[in-house]
Amino acid sequence: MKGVLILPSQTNEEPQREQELRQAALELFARKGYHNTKISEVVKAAGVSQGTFYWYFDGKEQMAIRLVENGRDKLVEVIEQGYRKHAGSVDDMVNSSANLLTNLFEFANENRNLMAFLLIKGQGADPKVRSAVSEVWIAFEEAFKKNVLRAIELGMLPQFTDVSLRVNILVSLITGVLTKWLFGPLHDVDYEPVYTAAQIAEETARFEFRGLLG
Amino acid sequence: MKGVLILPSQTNEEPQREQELRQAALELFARKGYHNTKISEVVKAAGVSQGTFYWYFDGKEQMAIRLVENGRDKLVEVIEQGYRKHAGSVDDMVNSSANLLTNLFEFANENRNLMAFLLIKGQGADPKVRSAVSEVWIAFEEAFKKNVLRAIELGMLPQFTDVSLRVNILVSLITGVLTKWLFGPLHDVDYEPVYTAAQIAEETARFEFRGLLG
Amino acid sequence: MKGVLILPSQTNEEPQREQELRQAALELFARKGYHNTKISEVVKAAGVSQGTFYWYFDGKEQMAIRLVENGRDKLVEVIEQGYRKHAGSVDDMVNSSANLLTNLFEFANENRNLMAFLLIKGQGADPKVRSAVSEVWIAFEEAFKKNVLRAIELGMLPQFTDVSLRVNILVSLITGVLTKWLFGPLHDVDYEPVYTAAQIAEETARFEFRGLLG
Amino acid sequence: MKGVLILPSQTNEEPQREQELRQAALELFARKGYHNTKISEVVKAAGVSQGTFYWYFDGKEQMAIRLVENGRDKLVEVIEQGYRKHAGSVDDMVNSSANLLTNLFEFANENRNLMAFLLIKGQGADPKVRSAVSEVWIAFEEAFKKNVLRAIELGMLPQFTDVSLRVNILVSLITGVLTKWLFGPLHDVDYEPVYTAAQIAEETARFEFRGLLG
DNA sequence: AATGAATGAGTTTTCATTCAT
DNA sequence: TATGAATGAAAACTCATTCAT
Repeated sequence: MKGVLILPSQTNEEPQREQELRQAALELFARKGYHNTKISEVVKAAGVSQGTFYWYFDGKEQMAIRLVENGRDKLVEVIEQGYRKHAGSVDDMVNSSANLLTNLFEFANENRNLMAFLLIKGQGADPKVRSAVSEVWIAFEEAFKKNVLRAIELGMLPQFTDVSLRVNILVSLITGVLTKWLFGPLHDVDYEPVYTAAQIAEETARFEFRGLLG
Repeated sequence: MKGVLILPSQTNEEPQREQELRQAALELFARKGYHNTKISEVVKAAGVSQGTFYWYFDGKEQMAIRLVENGRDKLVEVIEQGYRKHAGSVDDMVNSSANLLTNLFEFANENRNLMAFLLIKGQGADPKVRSAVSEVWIAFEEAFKKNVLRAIELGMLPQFTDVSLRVNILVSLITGVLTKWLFGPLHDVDYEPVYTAAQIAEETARFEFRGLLG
Repeated sequence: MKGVLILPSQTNEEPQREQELRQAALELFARKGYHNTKISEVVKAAGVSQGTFYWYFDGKEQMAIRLVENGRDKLVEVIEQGYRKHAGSVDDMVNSSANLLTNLFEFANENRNLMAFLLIKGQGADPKVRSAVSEVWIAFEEAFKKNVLRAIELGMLPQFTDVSLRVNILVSLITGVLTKWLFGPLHDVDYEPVYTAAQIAEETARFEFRGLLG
Repeated sequence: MKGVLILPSQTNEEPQREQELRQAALELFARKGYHNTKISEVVKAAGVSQGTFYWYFDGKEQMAIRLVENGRDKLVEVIEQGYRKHAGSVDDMVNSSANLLTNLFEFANENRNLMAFLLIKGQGADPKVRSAVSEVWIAFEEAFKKNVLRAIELGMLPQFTDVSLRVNILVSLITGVLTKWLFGPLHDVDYEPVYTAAQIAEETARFEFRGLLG
């Protein structure tokens, strides 16, 4: 993961202008959606001229794709840290799932614009961008599947007939909860989560393993 | 300006043309999203002229809102049929939840275009349309909450500290599963569900009450 | 001049529908101008259907022209009543000019919509309509010229080197005063004249013959 | 978005393109009226692309208003130069009025398109533009009123009971004469005045002070 | 690297007019 | 005569992209 702090000596190779443009675009995409965001607005927010945008990016679409792909890598990294080394009790499992989710939810809350675009607004974009967004969630699900298969391998979860379906449901649950927690019922980027990441993660993990009755 | 009088001999209340336009628009919105759907495409698909669209609708935005509001009413109706009259066992509860979900999933599959717009593409539209879509899911959650409160009242579910949160998680689960089941990982309108509505409903209901471990 | 009162027995040959359409159109043209008035508004105001308009008129333009030509005839008639039979003193002349102007101003105030279109809004219409309006004022000036020539013939006015120029100036004065008196500085159709027709006529007539110093 | 900085070496403050567009628009508005002038015609006449228009102006209406306000300032400036310093004889007064009118008429003839829009065609435009035009004539009348009050103050004109009414009549006379002199009876932009500015000004001034009998 | 004026294809919307009934 | 749904040719305006400087 690239550093976010800019050193005074400007050693990191990514030009500052590009960063500013990325950030401005992500915020606007998150708030207003892809089509309702004009390049003219992005460059104004970044404080550069129209032409400069086209020096750093091939165009609006390509930029959005780069934004998405960058987000995917950071997201997958978070989940892969939940990969189990050893077996443990059921409570261990619930706890470690809660930990993973806490990390995920905290990351998400620290990258609200990215998540808003990936979870909500990205589907309003053009086909290529939509594909890139879909691939994020496929990679996300894949990362979760690895974790679940590992838990089965370690005898911590029963041998499901259809692991994919279970993972599918699991990921649906997580993205669903995540979306509502982050953005509320109205999908508002400025919504402030009412629970802490740890709280919602614990509740979700409990539901994950034990359902409404547990 | 549109005539409101219905001739007695006319059984279907809605003019043919308007229906065709609605259907064409919904299909295109579902497939390509709001902004990538041009009015010119809608009218071509419906086989009418550009001006005819504006005879039946005030504009693109207003039409989308009407589409969404119409969908909301139909959707809520499905859920409200799951309201419990009497208490029962846990298996009863799982079964009846599975029944409700089966109805919901079947309805969704019979209205794929509507669901694609409500679940996925609607967020890419303009503010007013997005609001209307958000309201659909608020109404949806409200309807579910009524059912859950009723189950608690009948002693079938424990007295949760935070009912709203539980319902929230529940609805997240359901919409998440529904989206993936209907449109697959790539959010493809032409995706064909691999499980029947009853199968996915049963699996979801089990997860709902018992989680991964159940 | 055709009667304005509709007899109960409907003896006048002009269909009522046509009258209603004319009146509605004139009011809208006067208020909003030619291009800002839609046929759909005219027919709604007249309480008939869109198609009916085209039974009575060939189109929007032709209708406007008919409106204008009808107005011209009525207007010229008023001025021609000021034609002198006998000579008289200067005061006679001022008085009889004031009388003529009083008649004109009263007529104008009773036909505010017509005058608004002729004096103000007509110039915003299409070429043919504009021509028709211009012709009204040519006819108007012609009628005045006849009166002035007659006054010269009777020795009541000096033998101008350039009668046309004098009449020109005279008519400019009259239409200018008329416009401001009827519609105020903002050209508002709903403006209420602050002076009576007789007052403004007398003042104008005095200015006409004696100028600011008189 | 438009640059505000003027390079030191650039003497004329207004970008060339904007000037060309203004001029083209004014000519077309004057000839064909507001609604019959299409933006596509304006840009073609100015030799730029459609988009360029919207770089310099917010839209058709806003441009028309800017045109009108610019014209108002220039017009008022002409009249204010007629403000009297000292008293004088009646002949002085007639002469200096003739001088003022000569200036006005010359200015008008050098800005025929502007005057055609202000005097004739502007009333066919949209409400906001019409308001702007009306305000021009209010400012115009105000400027004249100042001059008349000054003449009364200097004892050169009698103490009228109703100065506003007199000024009103005076301005009606002047705009009326001006319109006919510039554009003839048919309101033709290509009409060539038959009298010189000085001739018509003198004639008007005489009429102004002495009327038809003078 | 950076600017910002210029482009023009594409979009929604309007509205006078037509025509089957 | 009368209706009102249907038409389609424009019109204003947008905005991603280009390019001379």
